[in-house]
Amino acid sequence: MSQKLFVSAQEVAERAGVSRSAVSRTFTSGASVSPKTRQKVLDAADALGYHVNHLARGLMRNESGIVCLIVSEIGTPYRSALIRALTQQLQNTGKIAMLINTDRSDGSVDLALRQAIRYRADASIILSGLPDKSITDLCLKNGQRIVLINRDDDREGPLRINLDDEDAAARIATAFVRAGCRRLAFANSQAGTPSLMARERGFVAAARGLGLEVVVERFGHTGYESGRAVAQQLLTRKERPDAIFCATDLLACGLMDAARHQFSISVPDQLCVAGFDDIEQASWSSYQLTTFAQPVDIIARAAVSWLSQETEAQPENRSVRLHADLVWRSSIRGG
Amino acid sequence: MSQKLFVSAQEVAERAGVSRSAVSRTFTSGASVSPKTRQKVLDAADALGYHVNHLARGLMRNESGIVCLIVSEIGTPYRSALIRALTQQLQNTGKIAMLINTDRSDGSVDLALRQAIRYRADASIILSGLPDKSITDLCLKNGQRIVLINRDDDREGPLRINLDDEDAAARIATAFVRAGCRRLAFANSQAGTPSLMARERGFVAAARGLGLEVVVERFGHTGYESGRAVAQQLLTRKERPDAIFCATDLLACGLMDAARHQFSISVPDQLCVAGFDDIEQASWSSYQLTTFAQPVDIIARAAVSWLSQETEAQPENRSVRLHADLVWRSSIRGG
DNA sequence: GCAGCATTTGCACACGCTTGCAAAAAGGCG
DNA sequence: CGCCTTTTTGCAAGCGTGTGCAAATGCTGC
Repeated sequence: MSQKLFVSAQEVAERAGVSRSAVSRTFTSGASVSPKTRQKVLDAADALGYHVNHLARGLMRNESGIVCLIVSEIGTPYRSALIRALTQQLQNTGKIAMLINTDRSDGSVDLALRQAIRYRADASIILSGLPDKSITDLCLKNGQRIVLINRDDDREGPLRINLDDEDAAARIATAFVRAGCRRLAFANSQAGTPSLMARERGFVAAARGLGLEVVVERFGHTGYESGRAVAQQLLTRKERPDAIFCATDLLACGLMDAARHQFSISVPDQLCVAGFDDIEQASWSSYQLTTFAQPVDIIARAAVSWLSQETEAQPENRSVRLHADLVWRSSIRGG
Repeated sequence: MSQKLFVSAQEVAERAGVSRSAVSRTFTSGASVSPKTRQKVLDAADALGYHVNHLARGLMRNESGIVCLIVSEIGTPYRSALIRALTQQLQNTGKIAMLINTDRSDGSVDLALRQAIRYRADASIILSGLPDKSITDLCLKNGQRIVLINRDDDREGPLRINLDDEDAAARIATAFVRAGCRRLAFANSQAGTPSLMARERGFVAAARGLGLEVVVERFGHTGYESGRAVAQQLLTRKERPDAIFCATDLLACGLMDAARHQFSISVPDQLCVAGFDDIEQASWSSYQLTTFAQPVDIIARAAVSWLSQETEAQPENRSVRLHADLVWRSSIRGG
């Protein structure tokens, strides 16, 4: 019934009394078209409600304008903040984001990348998991770019954006020690993501350098509930930690809540806590969490600006390492 | 350099020794293809890394498989939860989500819908703002479906999914009264979204029915900071409220934090608080917020299943009203 | 083996667009 | 006004698919 198709360039051309190429050129930046035909076309297009068919355009130009965001746990504060920044940046440069949800199952990311190929996405930005090499090679071979955010990996081709996780972890270790803490602990999830492991590694190493041994506890996924569970493990030890660095703000929130409400431990008087990500909740007055800020806007800008670069530019500069600023609040004594 | 195009059906056909239509039919469900040619095609496709070009397919079939999610403030807990549910559901039915960020500026949603038209999206799901009628008409005329979530509107055509906001507000009013509260207040934002206003209306009306007048305060956007600001207004009144219904969980969190940490008011002993949305943070032990659950999964299912329905089915059933369950926690006395 | 039928296959056109190429128009200049 | 240069315009080919149609193939039952 309403299957009367969208209005095409042909119809616009007829109404404007010009050729179909003229209307095409009107909507192609940098094409040669005289001001008055251009105006005629624009008028006709407006009257008819014409919009360039980007499917067809993508087919011809071999460039769809689509960028795939591949991400799991979309609902999580840090992830959604990053998605917001990325979609924003993409829109600013005339591109558009496709969002693909992955789960923890193996091959989930591969499936997502296949979808990206089907829609001939210009690029894929991967925030979760790590695809099989055969798939990324396929993407790259076909001119599709790949950006890996916070998934350290040494393969060539993709742009890799990472933070100085290890260094940040070292900084927080010294901050703990300076606050008078001696029994350090690290709360992690079992996810085993490269960046999470880097934080763990860096923290343990730095503590050891300061002459301290770190108790490491890992549990479940990177969420509030896991934070509570880890608190259960850490705060019932004979030698109770007096400082805990959590791999994630969500873990930290769960851990703080458990410490305060379940174990009646005062933060920061009896226990210092730090997190990572600087999610919005970290600044809420119930937490006032000292944490490291993920520079989401800078990350997004780096990713998107690389996508708009010419293919030939800087083939080497494929790895970006950004600095995570320490945001000092009151979950650590002193300061 | 890597501009060697993607592999096409033509190449697969040649390698498999069949016609191009055969490979097309192999990837078209319900097409007539003998098992053995099918297998030959699949083998060749796999070897070559062939993937159907969905741009071209969309062009032919006049059905892209793309669904646009148009949403502002993506990073917000409730929004991102809904996005998660929607993308999930869409993927389950073989569709894919495009995500478009809108801001508060007028015409932002219109621009997004134009983008949806350009990519010939099969449908648009609008979570924020309300587009101009001329645009939605254009979409509808071209067979693009529209779903409006929580933006009550009486125009015909789109599927409208709403909650029983007014009724929920009435229920919480009686809950407050039953808990012994008498000085009721409503904390809202200045956004003026239909559903927010419905909650306000319902609360005020129900309270009046119970013989109580409600103090209404509105501030800024629907976020944590606004909650703090509203607390400032409400908790410094001579007649301090003993129960506050917040239009949003984020408002409630901000308000509770301000009440406890800034005004040293105990919740729920001296002040009962309720929210709306049941975001994850509402269940955190620092808040334990009594609130109404947005049934995001049901909303998503309703939206997506309607999209997969035949055009002709139930032309009338274009409005879905869902029930918001009251999630009872400990920010209200008793229970 | 052959007529009759169902199934499979290939051809060719269509989808809406971009773009190289050559023709046409416009503009500059003496 | 005529010649030359620059800009504009239309034509037509092609991008990678789906699909109606007719020819070809396979199968069944005599």
